[in-house]
Amino acid sequence: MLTERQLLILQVIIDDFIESAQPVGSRAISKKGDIAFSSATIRNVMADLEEMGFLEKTHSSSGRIPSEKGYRYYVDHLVSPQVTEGDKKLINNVIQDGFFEFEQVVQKSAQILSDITNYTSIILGPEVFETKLKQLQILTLSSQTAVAILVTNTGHVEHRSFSIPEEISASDLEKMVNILNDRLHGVPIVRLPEKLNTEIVDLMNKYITDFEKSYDYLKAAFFNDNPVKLYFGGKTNILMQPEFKDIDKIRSFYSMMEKEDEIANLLKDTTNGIKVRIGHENKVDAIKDLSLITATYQLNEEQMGTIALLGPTRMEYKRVVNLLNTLSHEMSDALYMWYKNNE
Amino acid sequence: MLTERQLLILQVIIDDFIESAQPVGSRAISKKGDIAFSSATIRNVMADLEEMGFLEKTHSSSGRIPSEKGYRYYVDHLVSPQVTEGDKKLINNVIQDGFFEFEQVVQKSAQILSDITNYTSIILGPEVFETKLKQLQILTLSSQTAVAILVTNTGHVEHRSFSIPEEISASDLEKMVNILNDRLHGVPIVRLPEKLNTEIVDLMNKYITDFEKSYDYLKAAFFNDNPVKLYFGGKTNILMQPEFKDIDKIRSFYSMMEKEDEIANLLKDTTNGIKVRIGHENKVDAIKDLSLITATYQLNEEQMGTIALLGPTRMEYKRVVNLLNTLSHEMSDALYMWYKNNE
DNA sequence: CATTAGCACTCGAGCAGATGGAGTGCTAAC
DNA sequence: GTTAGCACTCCATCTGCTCGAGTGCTAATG
Repeated sequence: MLTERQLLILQVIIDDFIESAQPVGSRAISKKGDIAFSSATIRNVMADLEEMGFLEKTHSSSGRIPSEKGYRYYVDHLVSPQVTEGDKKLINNVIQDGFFEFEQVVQKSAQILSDITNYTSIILGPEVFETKLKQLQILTLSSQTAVAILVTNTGHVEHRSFSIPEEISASDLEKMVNILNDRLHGVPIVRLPEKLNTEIVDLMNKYITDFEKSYDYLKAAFFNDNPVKLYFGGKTNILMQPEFKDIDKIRSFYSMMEKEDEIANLLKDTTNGIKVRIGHENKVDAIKDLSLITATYQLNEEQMGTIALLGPTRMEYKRVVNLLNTLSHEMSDALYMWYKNNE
Repeated sequence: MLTERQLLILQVIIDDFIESAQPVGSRAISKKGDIAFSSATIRNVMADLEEMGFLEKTHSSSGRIPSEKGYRYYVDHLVSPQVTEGDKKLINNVIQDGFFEFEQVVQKSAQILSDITNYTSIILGPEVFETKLKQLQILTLSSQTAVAILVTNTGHVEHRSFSIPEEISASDLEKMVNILNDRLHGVPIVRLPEKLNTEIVDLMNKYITDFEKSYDYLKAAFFNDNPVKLYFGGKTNILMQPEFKDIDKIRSFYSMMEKEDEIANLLKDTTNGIKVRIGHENKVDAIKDLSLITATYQLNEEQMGTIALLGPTRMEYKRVVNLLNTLSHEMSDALYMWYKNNE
């Protein structure tokens, strides 16, 4: 257990280091207004804290920097739930200002999150378990080409162009779509493939000659690609952080950022609520010297997506944690309202 | 005018430097198989070439590097139209392999272009002067929300969600869409705003009460945002180039890459065919030490878009010029076929 | 007995000088 | 005209040095 004084010093050191990115010396601390001890005393405390594993030295006579354990303690015990009014306003603006389309809001949120923090934001989702098919439409553009448009009850629109196989006539196509619309309206998107594979196939074969071919086309068009969507904000913000001063680090960062599925997995692996992963607590090598803070947003009890911020371990945890907290709640609320309207 | 020998030496130096990124010395050249002169002779030639402005030294006793004038000469006189069979195949694959949707092809082209060159590719367009409205549809999701879907004859789909103003009834909305579809079918997209503002307004006012409001919504949804689209490939490739070894350069590069409208202007300002801009030939400061190669692709005589590659001035001009040439032709051909089908 | 002043010590950053290699320009010989 | 040879230049690298910031320890202090 830490004494009051150790706690205070630890907090001051971490706060200072988060701001300056420089090792913190005993003298500098003793000069701060709210510290009443001499530098020698502080040196003793620092030595204790180092022994306990909360602090580190970069070399034998340097000032101290927080260890990962130090950050962990800081996050767990010293981050007070202070809400910055300014930040809160910004978030409210994004969320409320014309909630037209969910993706827009997500995109904008990612943007603003990275803008005000100067870290890189990643938003995953939403995984729309409750989204239902509103309409499926196929529009022929020419004798050989057509575009299929799928609309959900949330206003999400997917579309694919495809070539019409020669064996299929326009009237067959029309018939097919009619049947599909009739049968699939209101079916949750996640259950579409299953539904298609069971009931629909039989039905279709009755009415449409050579159905298999066109069906394959349709299936390929909509159900093959990864439904998970990642939104990024401030991908280059990280360049401004002093810890990214050597190229190799930048390279490895960006090459990781390109592996979207890996990032998606990273963000999926989270419990509800806010989670802070510091340095080696991350399982992916490329970010073992960064911190990742994730928060989930949801609708009812159903998890829908994740908001995350990626920055140096020397992160403004206090601010960021509260920011994510606020944003995830706002998003959840907004989603709730949206769904209630579109039920 | 350059002598045969000067030409040869210049070519060898530039080729070597493009490959190695290191100043080229006289000894290294004399050792190459196809050079029959001693290093001393080559030194003399190099001195001449430097005097003429084609070469530079990084310091008084260094090897030579090409000047911008040198590259310019190289591009204008020494780039032979050699087509790499391998590259050509790659391009053909992208273009032909299921030309479903134009945007997909563009996206994929950008990707492959950057992959095989290791530079950053930018594709602008297409500016679809000939694109016509195929269908406009409004789908109500709830009593307050709706999604508008616009489909063109090229299979391009745009959509926007919006709130339905309280004054407007569902039937009015339906009426409006019917009229719009009737009147606007086949109208080129670029002429939509004009058409809307003249004929349609009067017509609508006759049939629909309080038309202005809903019309404003519709207009805002589709015609306010920038119609120019940029596709990037390999934004991070440039990090691998040895000239990007200091952070400030990386920073300025990425901050430029974020100004999409500036880049769009850069790419718009081009005549038909291939254009190489070397270093200071670029008007934008941030890329004054890079080279930008642009090629247009088109349909009939109408310019439609631009493909570009951005890399260090030390670029593989030979390869890249031919690559862009091939790709732009392939894209033009593909576009031509596509339009013919959808006429 | 906790706190603090004082001092010796350590380490890194930054600068000056030495060294060696790669490359040039010039001159004289072929 | 071409080339061998040589003096010269500059950079990159290494070494040694100093200086300042910071520590740990000890002894004095309240």
